[in-house]
Amino acid sequence: MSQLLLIEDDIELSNLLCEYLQSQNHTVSQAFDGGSGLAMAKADNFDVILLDIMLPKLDGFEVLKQLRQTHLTPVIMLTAKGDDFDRIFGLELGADDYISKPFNHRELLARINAITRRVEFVKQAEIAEIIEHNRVALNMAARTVHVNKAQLTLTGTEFAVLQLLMAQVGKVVTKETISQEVLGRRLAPFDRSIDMHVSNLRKKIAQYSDANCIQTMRGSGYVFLAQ
Amino acid sequence: MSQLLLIEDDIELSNLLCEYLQSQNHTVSQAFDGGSGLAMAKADNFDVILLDIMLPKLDGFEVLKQLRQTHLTPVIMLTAKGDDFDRIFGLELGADDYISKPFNHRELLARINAITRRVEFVKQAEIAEIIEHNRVALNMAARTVHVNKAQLTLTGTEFAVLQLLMAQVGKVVTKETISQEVLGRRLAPFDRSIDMHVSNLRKKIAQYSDANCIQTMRGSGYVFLAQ
DNA sequence: GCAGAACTTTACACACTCTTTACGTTCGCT
DNA sequence: AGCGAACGTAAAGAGTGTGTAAAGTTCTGC
Repeated sequence: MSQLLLIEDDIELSNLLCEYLQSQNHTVSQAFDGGSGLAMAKADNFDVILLDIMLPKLDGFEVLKQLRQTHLTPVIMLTAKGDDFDRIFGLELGADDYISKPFNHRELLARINAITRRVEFVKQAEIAEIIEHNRVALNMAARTVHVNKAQLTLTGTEFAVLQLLMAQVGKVVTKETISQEVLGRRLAPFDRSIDMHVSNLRKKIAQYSDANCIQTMRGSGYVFLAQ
Repeated sequence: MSQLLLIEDDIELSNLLCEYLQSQNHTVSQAFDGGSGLAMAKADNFDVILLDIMLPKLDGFEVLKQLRQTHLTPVIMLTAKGDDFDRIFGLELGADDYISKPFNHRELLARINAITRRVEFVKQAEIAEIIEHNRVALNMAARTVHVNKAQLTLTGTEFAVLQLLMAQVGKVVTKETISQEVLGRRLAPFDRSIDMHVSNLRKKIAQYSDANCIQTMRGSGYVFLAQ
């Protein structure tokens, strides 16, 4: 659920890591050198930055140093060797954590979560808490959905799909988008998962409402109708 | 901006794409078969390779497989509708992205930029959310079209044709262009599909408007008239 | 390690969409 | 005016996307 920036010059490793993190519901942007990584880090507001030390031209330390002049975005350093020099130097420059290669994916994930958790409390209060359209009320914080004041029992994926559609109320959301945002993967041909989740959602909503609030746009995607 | 290699056997299609990408400040090299494409890919250091799957002799999959033995150059596969997608997903040959026809040029550009990580200064979605000319209002996000405030029910293809014509309002759009952008294929001789879609569009618009907003330019194409 | 929940895949019916065919009309050219 | 090429469109059937039940697989909590 976090916006991550992965700065790593090894494209294959980067893609692998990226895939894994996306499968864990994180959104990952990739940079393959220090310069563009720094630019992206400054341009967007990432939740956590994963920063490799060994980078061509601008190395990880330099990126961190320059970033810290203006930004406080949490940074996890990825070090090729686990020696103390890397660690201390990095932490002094303002890294929030470090992890040395080879590391396993779960460990990295745990560290990302550890960092984001402490920020999350503050964030959740700020984001819109309740979206309501067409007699369907979705409460982000409580993860509940009420239709005409009756509470639905949704699975996590169903909730995420509904949230995505309702956040884009009136706009068509493609299955490709839903798949990427909710399931964290590209929509494969003949993949009917999204259809099923939408079908189940409709069924549950229909128990308490006559309005056909999730409309199909054949060949394009789905829309949640306002009003 | 980027050094691109386009491996595509349809010479006319290749030239069209090439022209477009060059107009967007990319440098494009062309290969018209798998063998020479592979050789060029290995010889030069391209930023991104655009690789068609359907190629004579050495097909796209084979090119990618051989390229990946030595190179990590990012590859975007261009897939046609009838292509065997399973191989992309199953064999994990190492494509970085794929785009399935029909794709429009802007979408391809966005994917190239996504891979090269260069920030798009103008977000395409924001360029025009709503186009309105001649009492016809087309809403991109909602995929709706209103004529004199009455909503039309259009098919996906009809919407795409109208969108293309209205985006180029006042300019002639050739059937060849429409076919490529909307249907994702070359315009075959005696192919009357585009005519039919335009015919149906006119019929639907005429329900709510007297203006003959889609004009035929005999021998050239169609124009959407401003005002 | 098991049971139940959640998610995905499969399968088939159905409705909508697209393309092709066929024929009539219009247009531009000589 | 006459001709041929390009265009307009009705109709049919070929093709494609979607809805959903049911079966299969993976995940999760105890």
